[in-house]
Amino acid sequence: MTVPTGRRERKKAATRQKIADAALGLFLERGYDAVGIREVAAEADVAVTTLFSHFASKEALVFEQDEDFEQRLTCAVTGRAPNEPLIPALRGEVQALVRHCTADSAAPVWRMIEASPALRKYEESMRLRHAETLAAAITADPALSPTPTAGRTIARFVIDAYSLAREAADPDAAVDEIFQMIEAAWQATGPSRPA
Amino acid sequence: MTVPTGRRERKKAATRQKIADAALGLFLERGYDAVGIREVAAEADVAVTTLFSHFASKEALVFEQDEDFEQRLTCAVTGRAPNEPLIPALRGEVQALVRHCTADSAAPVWRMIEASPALRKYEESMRLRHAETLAAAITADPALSPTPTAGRTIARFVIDAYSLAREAADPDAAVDEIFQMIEAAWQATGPSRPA
DNA sequence: ACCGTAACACTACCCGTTAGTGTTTCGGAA
DNA sequence: TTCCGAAACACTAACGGGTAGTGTTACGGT
Repeated sequence: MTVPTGRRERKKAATRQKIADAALGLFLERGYDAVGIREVAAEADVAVTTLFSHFASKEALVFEQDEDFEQRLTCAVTGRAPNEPLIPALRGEVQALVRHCTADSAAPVWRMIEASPALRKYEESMRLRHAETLAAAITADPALSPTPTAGRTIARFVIDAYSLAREAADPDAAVDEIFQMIEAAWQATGPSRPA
Repeated sequence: MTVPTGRRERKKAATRQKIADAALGLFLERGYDAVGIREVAAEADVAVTTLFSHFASKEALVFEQDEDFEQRLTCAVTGRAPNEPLIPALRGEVQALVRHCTADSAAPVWRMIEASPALRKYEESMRLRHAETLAAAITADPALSPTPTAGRTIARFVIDAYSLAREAADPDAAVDEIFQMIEAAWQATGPSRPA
């Protein structure tokens, strides 16, 4: 039961990558909705069932590496220095994530996402999941001890900030503006909160 | 080209209602996912294509009358008295909507919705649509003139309030708590705003 | 009395996704 | 070294949501 680092793992990862690459290539070239699963499987030279053993759905082919997202936000909460205030920490993390998504290199992918209702829906549910995870992290922090409702609310607001800023004309300015509102909302939940 | 109030209209509405009734009956009886479109069509004694000419999707069969939602929220913004502040008006409307959804009579339907991923996803997109409509109404109000980002943000927060309060243990208290946070966020966008 | 149109039906199909059933290939224990 | 279990992979067949294309009725307005 040692760490499994054999050839099989590498082969599996390679297959997964091959599928993801084939999918992204076809999607960007001809549009997400115009490419069928069977085509992607054929391009990657695997069976359809194999494709679905690596990815839970067609949409998941596009959001391949967005597991980080959840972790980065919760780490911004749980991994901050003692007495470091919550909101600025989240602000920094959201700022970084927004910049990452609005970089020129990511533009074609996001254009594709916004062009497909199915992908938009999928991303919406992802956001909600992230909000719930974040809410759990905030509620569990003994240095904050908000009411459950307040914790969940702040988590939603933070995810909203990410979503809105990404679409804004000036993402950086939008992050600033929205986080001023979030800061005020947070202060309203407990006036004697550490700044 | 007078107002069309003929027999055809009545027949169409009757067919639509018959489909919706058959669908809700089957869904509540056996579960949303366990009932196929073809069964609903058979129960309503119409063809599948007819069903889809009345409803855009299977999910739309459940959210039949939620066109009001959008209108009620925007009316709470556009139809308020001169100098009446924005946030309390929205608070009242959200309060009413939450009470409507958490009423005992609506419980089985909402239990069904929360039991089906497909329905939850659908409702999420509906909420986003509502947020965008509400944002447009807020941004267009000359008495408020917020920045576009602030308007969109407040709209999201209000929809979040509805969503979170509906799921909270004490919905009324949750509405109060969240709207205090929203009020603070709104004040932060323009300190000299009329209370 | 007639024409245009909208509701409705039917067939056949596409697409995402899954179940069921093997077959290969590798890691680790005997 | 040998063999076993597990996991990756393949293939067929199907299911359920949804649509295109092609009529056919039935009604409202002229």
